[in-house]
Amino acid sequence: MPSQQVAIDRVFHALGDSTRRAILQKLSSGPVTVSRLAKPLKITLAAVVQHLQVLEDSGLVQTEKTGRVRTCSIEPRGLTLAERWISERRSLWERRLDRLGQFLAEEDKNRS
Amino acid sequence: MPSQQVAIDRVFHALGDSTRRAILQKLSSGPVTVSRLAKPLKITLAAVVQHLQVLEDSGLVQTEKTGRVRTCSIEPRGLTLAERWISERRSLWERRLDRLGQFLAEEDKNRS
DNA sequence: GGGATTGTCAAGCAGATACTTAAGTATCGG
DNA sequence: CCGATACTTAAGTATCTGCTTGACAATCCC
Repeated sequence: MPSQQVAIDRVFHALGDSTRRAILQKLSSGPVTVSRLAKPLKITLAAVVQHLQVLEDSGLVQTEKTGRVRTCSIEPRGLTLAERWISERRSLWERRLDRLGQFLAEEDKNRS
Repeated sequence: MPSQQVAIDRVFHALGDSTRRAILQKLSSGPVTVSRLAKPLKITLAAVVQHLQVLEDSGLVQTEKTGRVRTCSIEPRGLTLAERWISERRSLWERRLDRLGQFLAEEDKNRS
């Protein structure tokens, strides 16, 4: 069981590549096979498979093979992890700004 | 003016490194100078400055130099960009699942 | 069976990336 | 003015990444 930290690391690393984000983009409107995924991209099928490996390891994509065809779909778990990390940092930051704003308002009131 | 695509690319690339995320983590509880930022990290100050350059170029961090001290703080613009990208893909995906669920429910009803 | 389709695996390589070291600049405090 | 502080910049390097090629399954369908 990978620690939360490692999982976050994997997810953001995976999202760091634009080709992988393009794959997620495509998958967000429904499951697609590997070869159909590769069609619009200007890279080899082998390269696409390597990206898919990264995406799967990071919990962003789930794949299932039936017969000789592998079908890929989005796994929301990974996206949720990333989304939560961002929103946590953001809310921390915003809460701080709130406190600062309150403090300044207090100051202002006391000055009158 | 960088296209939205380039901006997204920069943000996710910046978030892809764990040291840079650690910097954001630290900054989320308030502005910090460069050298204080470098203290807990096990890398050179020069390396930290390089990371800060990336973070600033991607709109995740804002810095200001007064005297010889550079103070860094979070710039929410970058985080918002990333957050929105993720939530857009997620909502696309979830809407699709909703339609699928509705379809299956219809099927089930008609089968009786 | 046999040819076509769909994917997998393993090297290998060019360029990107994170880091270090070393030398330099600017500012502060006494 | 001078030493200490706080960066800044440039160059070099070792490792990582994304990609290709080429050989190899496994499955489908005629």
